[in-house]
Amino acid sequence: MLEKSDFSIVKALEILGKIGVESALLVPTKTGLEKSIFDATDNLRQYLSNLQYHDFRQQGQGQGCKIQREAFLVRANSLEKTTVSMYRPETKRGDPRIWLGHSVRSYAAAYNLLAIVVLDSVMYILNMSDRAVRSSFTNDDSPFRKIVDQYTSPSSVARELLGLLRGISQQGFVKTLRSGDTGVGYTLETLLGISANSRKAPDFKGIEIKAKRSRAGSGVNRSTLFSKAPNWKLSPIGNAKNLLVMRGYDDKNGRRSLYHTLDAAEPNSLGLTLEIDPECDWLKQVYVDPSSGARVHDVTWEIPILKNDLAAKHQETFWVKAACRGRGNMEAFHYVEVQHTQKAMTANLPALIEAGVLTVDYALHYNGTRARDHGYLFKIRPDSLGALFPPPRIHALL
DNA sequence: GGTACCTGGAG
DNA sequence: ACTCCAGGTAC
Repeated sequence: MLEKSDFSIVKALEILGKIGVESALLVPTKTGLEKSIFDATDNLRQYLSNLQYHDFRQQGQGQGCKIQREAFLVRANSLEKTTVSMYRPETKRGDPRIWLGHSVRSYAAAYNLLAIVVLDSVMYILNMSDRAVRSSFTNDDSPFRKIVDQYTSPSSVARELLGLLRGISQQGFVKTLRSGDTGVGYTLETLLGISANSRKAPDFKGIEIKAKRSRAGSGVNRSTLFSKAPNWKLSPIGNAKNLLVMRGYDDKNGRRSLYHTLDAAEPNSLGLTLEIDPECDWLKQVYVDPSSGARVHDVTWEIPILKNDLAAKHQETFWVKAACRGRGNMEAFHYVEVQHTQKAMTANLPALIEAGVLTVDYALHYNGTRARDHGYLFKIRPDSLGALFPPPRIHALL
């Protein structure tokens, strides 16, 4: 259906992306528009169910099960009330339908591109083919932008944290409180009064903090989003020790190790790669035998659980950049800038794994008699944050 | 006391 | 860009 759109899909997504809004797209046909009734496409159904707005799978067939809700048609200078209803007819196998209200007929023409946007459990219908509507998105005072901005603007907690960070930044370079890689994060959290912990929850009153050294010229390392052990019960290889024995290597000190990045694009030098299983909604690590090409399923993560953990940890995140100098326990940091992101777009997670943008690091070694791990690290390159988060706000700390 | 998370890297 | 890696804690 979307191919009949009279406005570019990509442009529409870009325009909405700039104001940090996700959507589902709909292109009404002439007959659809006459009745204001549309098939709820897979895309729309998933969007509504991910946002817990409506789940057609839980809905029975017939008028008795119909759900009606107030919604808004977005015009350049106003929001026009309408009523939407979601239902499944008795006939045609109950294919999910959405009715956008009579007034949509005076709002859009056939083959216009409609974006359905849900914010705070309220649906907004945007005619992306309407130039006046599109240009209103760049106007801070337009009714729709006011709602979006309210939804994405810095919370009072964010302003509080920003204030504390500015205070720390004014101290200039501060000596690290712990030598080594993790010093930059540990030092910042200690200055903020957060003690080292292994809690999954975000660091500062719901805001996750990630600190990173900013180095000119050196390669940019991926940032860890979160860590999640596989579901070993669903993993043919059974446990971490077997994984280490079967797929690991002896490092230069003779220690059994498995430190490696996995992606879905192609197997790494150990033959390990990622694969999405859409049937089960699993992320699988498979081993590709270099001689036979056979694919062996080793390890399983359940994608709904990954999405859930990602959402829980990255409601709101401060990515803090630090200038750095010195080495070891004489290293010092100057925290200079924050990139501030809002809710991770968790629906993108499987696609980004398949695209090779999201990767997993194994970080295990054998420690005497047991497998010791630094986590199963889900990472993203900092320059790909835009694929997972709405556009960040940049805050200078100086 | 092992597992599963946290905090992050270099060549 | 890929291979390979680090010091910590809660339960």
